[in-house]
Amino acid sequence: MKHRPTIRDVARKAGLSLSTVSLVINNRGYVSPETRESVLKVVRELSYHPTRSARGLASKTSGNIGFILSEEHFSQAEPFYTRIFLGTEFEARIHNFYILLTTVGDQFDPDQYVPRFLLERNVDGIIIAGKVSEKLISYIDSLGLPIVLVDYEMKRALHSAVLIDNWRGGTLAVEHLLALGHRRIAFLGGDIRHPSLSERYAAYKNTLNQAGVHLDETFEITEEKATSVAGGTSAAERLFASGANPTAIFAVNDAMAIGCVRHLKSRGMRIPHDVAIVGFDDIDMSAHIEPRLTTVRVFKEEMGKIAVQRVVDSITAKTNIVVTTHVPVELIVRESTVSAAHADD
Amino acid sequence: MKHRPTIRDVARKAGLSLSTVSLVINNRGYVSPETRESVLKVVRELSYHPTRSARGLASKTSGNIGFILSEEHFSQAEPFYTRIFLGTEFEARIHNFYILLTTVGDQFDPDQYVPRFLLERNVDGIIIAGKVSEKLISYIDSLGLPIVLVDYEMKRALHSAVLIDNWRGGTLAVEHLLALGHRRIAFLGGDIRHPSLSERYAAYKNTLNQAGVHLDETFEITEEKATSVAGGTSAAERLFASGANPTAIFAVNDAMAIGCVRHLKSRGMRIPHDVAIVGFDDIDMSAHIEPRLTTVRVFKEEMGKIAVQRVVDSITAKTNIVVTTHVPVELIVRESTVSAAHADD
DNA sequence: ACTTGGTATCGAAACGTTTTGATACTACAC
DNA sequence: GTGTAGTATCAAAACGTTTCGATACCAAGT
Repeated sequence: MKHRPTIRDVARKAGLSLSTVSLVINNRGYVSPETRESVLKVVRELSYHPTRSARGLASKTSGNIGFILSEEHFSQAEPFYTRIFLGTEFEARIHNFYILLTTVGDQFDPDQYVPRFLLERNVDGIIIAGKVSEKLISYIDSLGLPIVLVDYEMKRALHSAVLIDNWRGGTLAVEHLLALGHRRIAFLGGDIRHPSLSERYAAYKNTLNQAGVHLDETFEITEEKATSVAGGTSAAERLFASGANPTAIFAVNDAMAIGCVRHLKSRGMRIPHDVAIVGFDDIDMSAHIEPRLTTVRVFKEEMGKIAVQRVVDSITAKTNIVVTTHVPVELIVRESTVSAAHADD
Repeated sequence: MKHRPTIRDVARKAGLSLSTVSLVINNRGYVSPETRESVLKVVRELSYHPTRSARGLASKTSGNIGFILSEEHFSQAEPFYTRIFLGTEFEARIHNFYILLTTVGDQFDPDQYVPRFLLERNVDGIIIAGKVSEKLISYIDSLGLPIVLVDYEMKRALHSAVLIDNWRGGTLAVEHLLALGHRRIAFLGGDIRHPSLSERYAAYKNTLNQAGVHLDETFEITEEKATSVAGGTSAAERLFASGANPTAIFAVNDAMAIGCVRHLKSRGMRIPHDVAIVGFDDIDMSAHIEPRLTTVRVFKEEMGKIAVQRVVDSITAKTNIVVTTHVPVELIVRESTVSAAHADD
């Protein structure tokens, strides 16, 4: 447990001042090439590395990025946000940052609970995934920390955001069903207050309208409490209980689509023969269920990556330019809309 | 952006010294109840919170735990280790630690690359998931940091470890197949150098032996390069290409089992009618494929949780007692061994 | 000759805590 | 009344960096 070298040791051995060594290490200010080289040489010889805490104290930076996720999304270990999170981990390492994860409840009260990394001044910027209290966002603003929103958007765009192209995704999904000849297309949705979900819903209605297809309200389930597998099952139940007889279903996300599939199978309905289904998100599971699910692929890791790039930009550049990125989506056609073995028919 | 209060402000307002305030905050040393109360009152009034960097510098602690994962496991976003990681995140928050994630390559050379959080003295303890270079482990030891291994074990148990009860899991799986009347039971395995996998293999052989079932070498695939879905497909191909005709297969993990299922289905074989399959791990996907996979459930989040508890113990207690925990497993019987609709037969 | 501005280096202060050692009081046993 | 052990508080040092301002040199522009 030998004493590890400090910047002081480096300075002494190089015959220079602390300040000069610091300048070299941080690649800042004026240093002659020869001096720089000799410092670096000593650094190598001693295998010196600056300590994060000391650096943090002096420079008021932490080298960390905070990732905030709503409690429900985290505890369910939601495959969707989990992927985004892993994407940030990946990209963060490239930029020499670490990600600190925390969760927050639905409503935020600064007198009650504040993420610890904010109190301890232990992050340089914040990534928020999904929907959280607006109070929380303005609280963080008041700390002067840069924020990047992922899969969430506020009325007035004051923050950089990384968004899914939900409109295009919804349109692609419904157009796909229309192209297959479907006209009685149902929508299975949940909490429409979440911007992503309401956009998908809007795209659904718009696409049908454009195609001149009559909109039937009994075909729309928009108030299911949870957009989960269980929610999908219960929404499907309600849909058919209402007497609707769609030939195709657009589910607001894959979790609901999978729940829906399960319900249809339990009723003995064949997919896609009796009812075709399209989901949204392309979570891992979707390619593995039977039938494999047609869906709109969202590049989740990519979203995390972009979010980190944005927040790092804001941290380093100090300039607060707001960038909204719409990450493109892709329709993945699988067996839940187009039968693999056409022999079925 | 008003100046946030420091411990100095608290001391001044409370009419006490820095040291006393520090003692109160850290709940240490002798402080009279009245003094403690008056300090806490001021802390509340100013809503003071100590800064992580300053605290870290003075106390040589970071409040972080390092999580090390091999590169391949991370980049594949392996659902197995990902779950363990999420388990640590969950538990870490309870103990007021943050998790810093990093990955390492297969071979470790301290002159080449060392995880940044080690160089920067930015972690108080380390959790290592899966198999990594032993050189890395001894390097970390030389830094005096406590280590907890998860799903990995070294010959001489010098570190606390959180392990799967692979022996019992493998035994349960094979006994299940025997109880169903199977005698020609194949094993699909990969890199047997990983302790977890070799234990499962050993349990397989032992259980068959105990049951007096002849071991047929052509029934054993133990050298598949990757224990992934693709590896499972290719292992299954090789198994049947060799002319083996098992009625049941025990795959070393769910990923391989799923790959195997895929291959069997492409050959037109019915599961479990023609061949029954058991996996290991119970990853999310397993309950959703067709047929739903019988498997040995591993409590992945739980393993992460325990790992954090162990490492926090070592960090706070300073005592280096080695604890090896075998997390129990559970056989989950699903359709890949027992037909749901018995009408099939 | 006198500014000006860029280059190079340094000393000292600052960052906000924890920790160490000293001091002083009280209570109790002898 | 002296010694001992526990209780309570404090002043100062230490932790390892970055940053600020000062100094000094040199070359070029007037």
